[in-house]
Amino acid sequence: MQAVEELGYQPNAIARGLVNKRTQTIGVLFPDVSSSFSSDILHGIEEIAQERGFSVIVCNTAAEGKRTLKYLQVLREKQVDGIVFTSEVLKEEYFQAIKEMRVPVILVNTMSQKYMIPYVKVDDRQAAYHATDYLIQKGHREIAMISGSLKDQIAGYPRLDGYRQALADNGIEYIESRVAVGDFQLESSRKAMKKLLAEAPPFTAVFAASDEMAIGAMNCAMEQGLKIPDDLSIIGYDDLKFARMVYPPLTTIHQPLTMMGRMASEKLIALIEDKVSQVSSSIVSHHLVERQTVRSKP
Amino acid sequence: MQAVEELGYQPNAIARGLVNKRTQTIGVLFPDVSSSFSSDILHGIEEIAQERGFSVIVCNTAAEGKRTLKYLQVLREKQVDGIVFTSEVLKEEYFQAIKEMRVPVILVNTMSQKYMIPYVKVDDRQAAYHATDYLIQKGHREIAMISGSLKDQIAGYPRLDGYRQALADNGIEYIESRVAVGDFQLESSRKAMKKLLAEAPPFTAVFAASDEMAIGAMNCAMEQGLKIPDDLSIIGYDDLKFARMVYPPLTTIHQPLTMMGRMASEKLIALIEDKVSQVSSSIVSHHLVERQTVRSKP
DNA sequence: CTGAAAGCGCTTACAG
DNA sequence: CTGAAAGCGCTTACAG
Repeated sequence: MQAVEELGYQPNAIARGLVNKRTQTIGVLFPDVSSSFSSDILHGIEEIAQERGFSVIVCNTAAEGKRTLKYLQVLREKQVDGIVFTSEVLKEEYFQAIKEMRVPVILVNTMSQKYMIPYVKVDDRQAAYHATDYLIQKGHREIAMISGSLKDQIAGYPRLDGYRQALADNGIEYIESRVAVGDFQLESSRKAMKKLLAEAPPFTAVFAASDEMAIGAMNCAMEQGLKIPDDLSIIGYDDLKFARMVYPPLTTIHQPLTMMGRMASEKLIALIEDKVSQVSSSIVSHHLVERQTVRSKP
Repeated sequence: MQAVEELGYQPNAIARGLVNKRTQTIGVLFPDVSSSFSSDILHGIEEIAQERGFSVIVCNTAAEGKRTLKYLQVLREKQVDGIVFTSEVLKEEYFQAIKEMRVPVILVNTMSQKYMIPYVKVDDRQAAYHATDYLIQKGHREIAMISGSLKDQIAGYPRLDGYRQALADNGIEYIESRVAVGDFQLESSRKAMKKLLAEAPPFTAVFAASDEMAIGAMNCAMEQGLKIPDDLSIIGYDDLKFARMVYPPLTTIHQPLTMMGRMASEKLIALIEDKVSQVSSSIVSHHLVERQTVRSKP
């Protein structure tokens, strides 16, 4: 200890990693690190990782996972101990690459029917049901929806399905022209909303499959002189930080993203440290946050 | 090559790192990774890093840099090749720790008078001047400000100073009671705005030192029945993604955060790769984005 | 219990 | 030009 002091010895984790075959590092893949969505998850992952003595390497795979495979290779060479894969479908080739690496993986906000990989997500269908049902309980019966792409098996189709189911269970007819499709982003929903306002049968409420789309719809409605929630009620999905910053504050489905990040990190590290040989998936519970964009219809 | 194929050889970057004394990894410190602010910078850093064959380890130092020193130690042990330090004052002890590591550092959104360390930031004083001057050019003369803490030498005091200078240069008296102090976050500015509305001499415009505070002020004003921009003009600072999502869309000072991240990454890697022995600081130019929260006063 | 040796998977300098 | 050896900084198994 005295020698350590005198010589200013500093441990070298790289050398240690080489012999232990453990780098105390995990890799996290995001389609878009800069989205509010991703950064909340990252926050949770990072928090637990650092508590447990792990570092996290972030990878931005960009649209359509263009760089996913390349990143997987980098993570392999860097000998990461585990991987968190978020918000993208796990393609066959990704799965193969990860399998060859022989390190544990956790999925966040996505899942795979085909491969048995533990995931952490909310039940999108149920959450969408919940949102729609809430509007119905508030007295709305003409409810439009702005959905994500129906080809999206995670956040697209299931949410539409939840909406449809809620209508059905309440004896309300599903009218296809009351559904417009966007891409979860702001601009797409302004267009979608414009279209709904012009072409769909009249409606008193809209459920948007993301907060960003809810806000786009809201802005579009306001520009056309509609008052929220007096003339039109809107509910979103995500509860990103800005949902309570807009005016009026957005009523929405809260996804506990930071907590989901934490859970994913916990599971992954348990697997890495061999505390367990298997880990279960978690369906975390969403909840509805009532703010000021939905009004009761008399 | 045939053998590589047959045996399924995979290179081990850890072993390589041990002998080369280069890990092709950089560490990035943020006070809050999950803020929209940080994640834009991270996006830029990551983009260039991956292009140049570097990985990035993210570190969330939490409020008041509680974990900064601990992280610096981790990065040292992991033998990162360089560090990007963002949005926090570089304390003496941080500087010493980094100096001992003998790796290059780049500062983003902060700087140090004391130590000669290259930084990338906008000129806060000038940008604040610009925002204030813009309001004046639009015919406003009674202009309030919601500032950050005056003890903040980066984003607090200099912005207030820019505001004050712009008033002075236009022959407008500076009235201290027209300045309220917040902490750059939403809630603080609602309070600040309430106070201004109740106690300050009447004003027709307000300059907020962050978008979040601008939006808090906007919401507060709207709740009190004021119309934006008809009754009150507001200009923000940052141009975060949600600035154009609120209604009406916020006029604000744009900081090119992603680009700043890219520049920091470029500079750091140039230093790491010994292309250069020194690198200059960059004052990047902000610009004013006109949206719909400021109106011309006749 | 202490201390020297072997080995993790590479790269580089050097001998042949 | 090719190929074996040394060494990066650790940890672990083993000899003393």
